[in-house]
Amino acid sequence: MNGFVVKLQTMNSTTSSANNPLISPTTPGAGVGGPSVNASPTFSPLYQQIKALITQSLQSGEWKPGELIPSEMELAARFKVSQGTVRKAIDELSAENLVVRRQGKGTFVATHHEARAQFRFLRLAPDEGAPHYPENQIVEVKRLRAPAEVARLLDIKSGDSAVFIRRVQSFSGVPTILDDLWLPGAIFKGLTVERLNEYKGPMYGLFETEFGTHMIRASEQIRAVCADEIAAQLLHVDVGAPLLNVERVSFTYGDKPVELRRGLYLTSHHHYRNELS
Amino acid sequence: MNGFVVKLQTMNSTTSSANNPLISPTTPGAGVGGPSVNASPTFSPLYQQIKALITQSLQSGEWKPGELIPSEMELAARFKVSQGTVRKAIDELSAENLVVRRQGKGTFVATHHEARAQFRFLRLAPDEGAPHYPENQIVEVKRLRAPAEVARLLDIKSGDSAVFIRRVQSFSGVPTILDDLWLPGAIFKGLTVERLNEYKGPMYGLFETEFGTHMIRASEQIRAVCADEIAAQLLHVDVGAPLLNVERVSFTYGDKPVELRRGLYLTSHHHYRNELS
DNA sequence: AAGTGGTCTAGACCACTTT
DNA sequence: AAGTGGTCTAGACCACTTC
Repeated sequence: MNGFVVKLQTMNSTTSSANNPLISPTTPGAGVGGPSVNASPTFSPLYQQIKALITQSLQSGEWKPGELIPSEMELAARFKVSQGTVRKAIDELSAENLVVRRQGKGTFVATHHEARAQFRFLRLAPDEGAPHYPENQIVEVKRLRAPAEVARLLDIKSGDSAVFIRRVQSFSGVPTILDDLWLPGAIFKGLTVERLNEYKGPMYGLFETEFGTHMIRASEQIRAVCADEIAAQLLHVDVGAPLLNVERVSFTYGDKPVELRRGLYLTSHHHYRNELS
Repeated sequence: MNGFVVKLQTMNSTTSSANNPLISPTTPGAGVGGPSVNASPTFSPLYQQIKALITQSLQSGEWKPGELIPSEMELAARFKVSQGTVRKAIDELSAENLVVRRQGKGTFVATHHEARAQFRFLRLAPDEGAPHYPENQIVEVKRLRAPAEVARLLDIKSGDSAVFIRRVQSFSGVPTILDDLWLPGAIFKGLTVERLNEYKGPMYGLFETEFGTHMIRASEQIRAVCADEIAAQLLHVDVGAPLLNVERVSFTYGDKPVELRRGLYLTSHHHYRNELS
């Protein structure tokens, strides 16, 4: 009943007829994004404000991954803007892979439980034949205090609880990827070797379903390194063999970093694919 | 004077009033893309057809890199569609980096002679400090008959003329990138060591200006390898040192492959950056 | 003041899916 | 038949650039 009202800044509010767009009181969004005066400092177009509001609903869990969000007409009514403005907001969210449109059915929250999303974060492909998903084998899971560097990148305090995971992924039984992961312990409570091993499919699917954390983007740095003893043993190669070293920081809604990953890829029969465009 | 007329297929042509969109006879485009009957096989929306026509004008050189293309209103008149339809076509071309919009000024053909495009095809960044452009040193330029594999990837005939270039790029005087390039000889006539060495700035800028070939996208495959004698000597590392092996095929308008490149990157103090989204 | 791209609206119809 | 997203149009106004 604390029906706060947030006034959206608009371009033609001074002239058009029935234009005083308000957010309906049911909207959870508290901060639309700044001062929000109609003048022009910190001006942002209406559809960007709508986009921010939709993103907030995604972040708050009002609509969960895989679920249908309200139709464009409903959202237009809710936000008191035209359907075209909502459409443009959703256009961008769709381009950023936060939602998926399906003609005739509606717009769905993106999920990592879909064929189309499987290879967005797995860029290693076989030199011959079609890409396919590797088998997972968890080597170990530990709870530790976050080292300074890990804490810095995960935006938590040094010494805070953290989860460390080591796993090996194999293609057709051949060990090819050795991953070391760091996760914030506060979010990933109750993550065990058993749970990870019994889960089939991409780990980000499990993170999303079990821990309410949906990864929306990641930033990677790639180098060539030599295999150390540990990598050599787990990937069945000689010490000193060349490996691709892929360091990743993954982000969830609100560009919050929630995963740190160091992957060592054996690239004798696979390659990291990348499209420059 | 062979003024052919190409009929665009449209969605509401059966009902709307003044709707029989035609391409003006001056349009160079011969094949809009298939049978083009209004029924529904091979249906494509109007804005996609407009986009294809604009792309053809880019490809034909009617508008060259860096130049201003006609305004949305002019294009709408030329193609006999609404401004909104032209806008949607240009929206996609802009998203694909074929053109660049500048509010108040117009829409320009994308060029590699711009700060904003400099790092689109150069993904190696220093571990510390801001990205910057390396110095070029051409090691050799040769004209050869294309080997079978090169010919296959460049979509030319085995034995056709080809240009081979080897160069070393350095950051602050430190050799870091060894590139071997293959180009179709038919396109890159008159390319010499001198011309390449005297040209300052990205090679794709020179290709665009001197050979009318603008790169629009590229596909890369990345592996970790060990330095051989040649690489070791040119990059000042030991034989066997781990290097990033980046194989690239670059495409110009019409997705025509026009460059093959094998880069060896020294990643001791640099990394290949990649955003997953 | 005029021209450009950018935003916003409103209405019509199409293609697709479900009931 | 009804509802969804997708396309197309038309008109108004805003922000920016140039004259």
